[in-house]
Amino acid sequence: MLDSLPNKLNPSPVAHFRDTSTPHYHAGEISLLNSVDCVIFGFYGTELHVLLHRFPYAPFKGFWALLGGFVHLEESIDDAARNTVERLTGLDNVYMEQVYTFGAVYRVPTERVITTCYYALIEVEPTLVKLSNDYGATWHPISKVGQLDLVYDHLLMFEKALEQLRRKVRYQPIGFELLPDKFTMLELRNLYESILERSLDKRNFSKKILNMSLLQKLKEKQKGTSRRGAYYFRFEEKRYQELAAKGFLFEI
Amino acid sequence: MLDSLPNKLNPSPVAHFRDTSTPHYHAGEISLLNSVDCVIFGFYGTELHVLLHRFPYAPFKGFWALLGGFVHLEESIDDAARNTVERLTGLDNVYMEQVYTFGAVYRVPTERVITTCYYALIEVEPTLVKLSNDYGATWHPISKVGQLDLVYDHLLMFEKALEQLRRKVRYQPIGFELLPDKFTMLELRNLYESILERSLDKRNFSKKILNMSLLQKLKEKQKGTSRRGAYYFRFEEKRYQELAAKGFLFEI
DNA sequence: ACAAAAGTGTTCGTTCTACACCCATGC
DNA sequence: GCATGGGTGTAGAACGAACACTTTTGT
Repeated sequence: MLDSLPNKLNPSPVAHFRDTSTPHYHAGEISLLNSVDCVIFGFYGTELHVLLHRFPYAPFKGFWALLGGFVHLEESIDDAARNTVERLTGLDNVYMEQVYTFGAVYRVPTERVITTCYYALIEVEPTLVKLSNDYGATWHPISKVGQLDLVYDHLLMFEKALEQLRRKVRYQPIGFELLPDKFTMLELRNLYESILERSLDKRNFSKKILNMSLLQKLKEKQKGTSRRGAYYFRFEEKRYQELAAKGFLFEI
Repeated sequence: MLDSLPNKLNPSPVAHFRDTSTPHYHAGEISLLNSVDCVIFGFYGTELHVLLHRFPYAPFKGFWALLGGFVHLEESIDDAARNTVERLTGLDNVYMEQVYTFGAVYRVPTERVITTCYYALIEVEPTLVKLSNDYGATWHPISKVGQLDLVYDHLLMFEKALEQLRRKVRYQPIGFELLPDKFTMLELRNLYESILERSLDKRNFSKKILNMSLLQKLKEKQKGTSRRGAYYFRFEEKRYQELAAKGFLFEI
């Protein structure tokens, strides 16, 4: 999310004005519509899900679609993506990443639109109800998305986002963004199994994760799911930052 | 380069028209300028280089800049990038990849421009002269780019492109795009050393590469550089495709 | 006491790393 | 015949993959 960093590239608008009196090299160039679409990932049960809504406009009314919006003049594309997620989930401070920009001429038949795709990783529980009710947005397991009718090139976007997530989750500890603060080793493993689409050995997985010493084992056990109860763990972001600064590389 | 594939998302313009008579959901949205910038990589000597030119327009006249251009109405962003490279190097069929889209509001002070960055991998020799002469574009070793004054956020673009190349070169055989058809093991190793910014063991490297059986060892030896002369190798794209289809994964 | 999930170690094979000497050739 | 870069193998360490039994506890 480079756009959002408070640096010299993106200062407060107040400090700037557009000099429209001088002719510039970009004078006479054509302008196009720009939008963002967000692949919002959430994990529950044992599978990764994605949030879709029914597209409300003809001629694709009723098709499934990613959540998106147009980019406004005084809004960075990162902010446009962030606002889309916030508007539809009520969540801010969501982990987001830009995926790819789709710019084929006729990808949207009715207008030339260039769309930048982002993915977002959110923790599902607290927002699930609000979402479904307020906006008719629903969660779909990633394994089923291929069978849905998606608008435009949204299936491509979904695939590219998933591919990028799948790659990144292996060398950055971003999987934890999808889990609650406290989680069991089984939940964590299920998450990775769903994203990577392969089963992982229980013993090898927990050995590998615990060896990194990024997780704090809590005293508390999970109740209800089993007689014995599984210990909760917490991801220690601060610890990761320290280790990363010393050259530690996360890897699954 | 998804845009360029001849698929249903990007059919011939003739088959389409924009229906401007019906009001659409995107009516009333604001349009923005879109451009592409290309990080053109080339390898010679023992280092990876990048092609830059002197920006000719005030107020950044004389700063170094990536090669770029605006996106036109009937041109995909992939084509815009491809055309930029072709216009300035005379090369088509160049390996290109989209890197990232930069969309901060004031990144270009004089106008709101959204720019998608691509990188291109080209074989330097045959074009080197033409380029330098015709357009005042010059090659800079990647280790020196940080010391140059680049226009706008072009340094960021360069860094992100290099980062993406560095990652991708490890799991896809794209390094060969930067080399001539015939190359020695030393040249190949120098290439990887320059991209990955670390030295690689001569024996281990050639073992690893040759084990993949992607290279054909030619009878011909390099002349002039040493008494003995090093054997030339050729990358067998077809062989790679076959192996990849069977699940083979390239990895350095 | 038993059912159900949690937790835990070892062995083996593969891969990675480090390292040094002889070879072929042009001069 | 000698100087120069080219080419090659082995041993030890680290890592990844496969695999099964005991523990805990609610009913």
